[in-house]
Amino acid sequence: MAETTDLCGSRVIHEEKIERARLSALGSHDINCVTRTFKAMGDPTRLRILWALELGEMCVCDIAALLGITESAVSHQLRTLRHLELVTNRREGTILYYRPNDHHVSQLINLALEHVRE
Amino acid sequence: MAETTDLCGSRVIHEEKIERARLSALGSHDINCVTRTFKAMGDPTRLRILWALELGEMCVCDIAALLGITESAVSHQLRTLRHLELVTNRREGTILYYRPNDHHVSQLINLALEHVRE
DNA sequence: TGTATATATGAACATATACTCATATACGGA
DNA sequence: TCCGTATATGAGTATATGTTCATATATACA
Repeated sequence: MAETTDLCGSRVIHEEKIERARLSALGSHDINCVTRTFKAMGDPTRLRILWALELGEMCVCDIAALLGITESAVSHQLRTLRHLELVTNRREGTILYYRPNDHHVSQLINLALEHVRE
Repeated sequence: MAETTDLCGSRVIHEEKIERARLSALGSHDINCVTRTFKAMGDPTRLRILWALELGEMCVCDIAALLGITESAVSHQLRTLRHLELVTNRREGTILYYRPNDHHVSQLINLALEHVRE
């Protein structure tokens, strides 16, 4: 037990654990996509936006008023959320109404809330 | 409809939507905790570590060998995950075995995977 | 007590990112 | 077509963060 082997310059103690983990590891595409999703939700402004939109669609200037930040800042963050397909929008005249893109968003936030409140 | 009011220097179009969102908004403590959790999971290295640990506990040098990065980098990331109670550990001699702290971690990752794969 | 192993930590550096400001675009109405 | 409103975008800046390198701590063993 705890026999040390050298592999590719790194110390290796439990080769079978490493092999097992290597076999089930996520591909770089999955890693990148999931990482970007979590990173997007890991910012206070974007999290507040996502949480607010769960109650119903809102336009950019209302979100800005709610959060007390500029409409430009909101628009930048909405672009990030749009590109990750976390939100989508609907145009009515000059006004764009944003809403969550799917049910995963609220599920993710509620799970994280469970975690931090336990 | 779309009547513009000025409140605290911000344009406001739908006052009732803003009020509704304000009432259900998360407190700053929740926002900070959830934000830190998502941010922690929003890094490729930490995400790979969390995913690997779901298969069973691993020590620092095995994780380093698996990911092909230094043990120091792994240790720094494990500290972050430990402080957020996303992982916990167990000592056996000089070796520390890390494992996920609760079931939320895998649930969060699997939900995010569902989102990005749809 | 001294040495080796396994991990933790602090400082420094390079990169990423959230916001601001200025400007551009899209749509509606006169 | 011209103007006003609502939103988008690009560049710049200040801050945050992930890694590396050097060093410190903790445990086992002789």
